Order: sequence, then C-alpha cells, then structure tokens
Amino acid sequence: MGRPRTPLLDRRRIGAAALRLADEKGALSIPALAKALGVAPSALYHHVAGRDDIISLMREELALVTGDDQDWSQPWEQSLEGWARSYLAAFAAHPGAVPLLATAPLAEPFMHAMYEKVAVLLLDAGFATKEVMPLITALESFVLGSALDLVAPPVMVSDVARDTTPHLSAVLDQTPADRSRATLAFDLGLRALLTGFRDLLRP
Amino acid sequence: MGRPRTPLLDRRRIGAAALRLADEKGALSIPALAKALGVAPSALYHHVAGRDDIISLMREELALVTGDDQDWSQPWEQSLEGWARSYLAAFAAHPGAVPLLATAPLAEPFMHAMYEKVAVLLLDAGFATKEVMPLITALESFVLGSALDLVAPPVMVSDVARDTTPHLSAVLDQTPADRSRATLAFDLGLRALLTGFRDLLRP
DNA sequence: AGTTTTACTGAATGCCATTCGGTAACGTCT
DNA sequence: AGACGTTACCGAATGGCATTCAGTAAAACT
Repeated sequence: MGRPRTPLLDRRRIGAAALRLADEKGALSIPALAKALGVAPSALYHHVAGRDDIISLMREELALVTGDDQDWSQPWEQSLEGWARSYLAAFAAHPGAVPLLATAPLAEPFMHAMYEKVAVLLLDAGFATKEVMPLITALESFVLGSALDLVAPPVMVSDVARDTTPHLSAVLDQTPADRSRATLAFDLGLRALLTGFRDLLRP
Repeated sequence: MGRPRTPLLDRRRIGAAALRLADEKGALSIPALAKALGVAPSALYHHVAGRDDIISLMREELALVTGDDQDWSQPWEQSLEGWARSYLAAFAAHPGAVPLLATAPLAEPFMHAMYEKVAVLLLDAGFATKEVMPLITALESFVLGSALDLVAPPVMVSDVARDTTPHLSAVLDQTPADRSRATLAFDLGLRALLTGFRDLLRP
C-alpha cells in the first residue's frame, strides 16, 4: 500500500487505454478502464477531472494521428482530400469508440494546430477569408457524419418492404452490404464536395 | 393501485415525452422520464424494451416530421435541397437531444418510406442505380455531421493562440460566433455537394 | 360470472461515477 | 542525514441509474 515506487498512470496512458478499451468493448466504464490499467478506479481521479475528461483524452489521442502523414505541399485539392481521408481513417481505426467520440469536444491546442494548416492551404488557394471557416466546418461535418455512418448497422431490405418500396429495393440490390458501402458513399461525397469547392473559386 | 381505468402510456407518448425531456435537460434518464409522464419507472418497461428502444422512439418521432412539408415535384436539385434542409431542421428543433439521436438506429419502416421517395427522385433525375444509395448516404452523413456541429460549443480563439495561429485567427475573425456559424457552413457545404452531384450527371 | 390478460406499483438488484480518508513512498529544504 | 510536506495510490462509502420481478386491481374476453 501507499505510493508506488514508480507512477502507474499519466493522462496520456489513460487516454490510450480508454481508446483501446472503448474500441474493443464498444463502451467505456471507469471500473473496466481502471482494471485495464491495473489500478483502483479512484486512482484515475488524481489525473483526470471525470469521465468526460477521459473522453476528451481519447479524442486528443485520435487528433494526434490525424493528418500526420499529410503532405501539405500538394495542390490544395489533393491536400484537402488527404486531410479528410486521414481524418476519417483515424475514426475508422477505432469503430467501437466512434459514438463516444462523435460528440466529444476537442481541446483548443489540438484543434488550432490542425485548423491553422488547413486555413493556410485554403487561403493560398484563393478562397475568401470569410469562406474558409465554413469550408473547413462543412468538410469536417461530412467526415464526422461519415464516421458515424461507418459504424452504423447496415441497411437491410426485408421481403415485406420489397413490395412497398420497389425503387429503394432496386437501389439497395446494387449496393454492397459490407463496410465498403460507407466507403463508397464517402468517396462519392468527398469528390462532390471538392468539385463544389472548386466551383467557388471561379470568378 | 392496480390497472388504471384508462391507459397512461403508449409508445408514441413515451417517445414524444423523451424527446421533450432530452431536449430540455440535455440528458435522458428513466426516472426523470417516468416522472414527466406521471408514472413509476418500471411502468415504461411494459411498452419499451429498454433505454435504447426509447431513443429509437425519439428518432422515429423526429423522422415523422422530416420531409413532411416537402414538395417532391420540383426539379431534383430543389427537392433534394429541401429534404436536406428539412432533415437538419428536425434535428435543430431539438438541440439538446442531438447527441443522443446521432447514433440511434432508425427502424426500418420509417427509413424506407423516406429513402423510397429520394431514390425515385434521383433515379428520375438520371443517376445510375448503383450511384443512388451512395448519394443518399453522403448527403445524410453531411446532414448528421452538421447537426452535431450545430450543437457543438463554438470555436474560440484565445489570445495565446493568436500568435501561433495567425491565419486561423484572421479566418475566425471573419466568422460569426453564434449559431449562424453552423448554418453558414451547412449552406455552403450543401451547395457544394449539390454542385458536385450535378456534375456526376454529365456524360 | 369466472377467468385470463393488461397496465400499473413498489421493492429489490447490481452496476456505475464520484468522493473521501488513509497510507507509504517521494522530493525538498535545511 | 533527517524532518516534513506532497504525491500517487488504495479501500470503503454514497447516491443515482437501468432493469427485473412479484403483487394488485381493472379490463376484456368467454
């Protein structure tokens, strides 16, 4: 008992373990997290403010790998596309945790470092200053929505519905039922969004 | 005690009350919901399977008003835009409940009725059968992501960040801080998405 | 009229997040 | 080196939550 010879916890380790746990189990509980860290539940409260703080740590852990391997020197369209894909990939790597992370606010420093790069990119591309934040936000919303879609249960057509919704049934027959369904929609939407963005630059 | 002379509960009333409660308090608990309905918590379990079922009911309540006042006879672009706006408006009408609803699956019949209309619209517009579901999904993801953004806390620039992120600061100075920020991004993104969709129809 | 079903109540269970007092190692100051 | 405040953990306790189940009385059916 008493203080351990070497510290068992820090915020970084808590966030990483929480992300791993939520991803595997699809849910996060303090007792389970403490057990995974080999520690009593109450020990966590010396490092975090509460459950929400832990979820913020998870989100930070994710933000650290978003746009990490990104080449920002490419033409703006490719850079922006790469950023969006890297953003989605970060969520997709932890499907079980997405519902938890979708509504978690990201602490300022992380968000700002990311936004600054994208802002520079779009300003250099020639977008108006007051357009930039809406552009970033729209793209981010699409990515986040796609991440949620990625972990949502697949759409099924029951035999009953086939009679009343013939067109939908035909459409769903041409749609893959596995995870590639969400990826396909993301690819299409991302391409459309970038096309629309490009269109804004025309005088 | 015993059975009441006239039933106090049904699924519809439970869903509506839950939506109202979650919207006001920003959270949903069974005891609070039971109290709002003038009933003991255990009474709810004669009508619903559990907490998740209640959230599904809330989502259904919302789906009932989505695309309700929609004129599907307009040109496809305007119909699709109207649908997306009506979709977002349904979420925006219950900001406190959005985090709860974002990850809730929608029961088949509701989803199918909605999708069928949109599928017909896009097929008539000339989109390929195998493109239709990705199109719907992409637009839906954008709407859902925008709804989450709508209820997210606004982005702030602290004075510290102003030095390290000059471009972001300049961009944020030109961005409204209130709810119109999210609306602006939604408008821009929706327009871009529709532009991109239109582009797909070109041979 | 008798029986079964229905729609509720109230008590009980087990899990969870969070708090608080206790304890022993650590780090510092002299 | 020794004293002392600080740190990082543990264990027990609290209060809230979702859910279950046995009980009860009205309703609906036969």
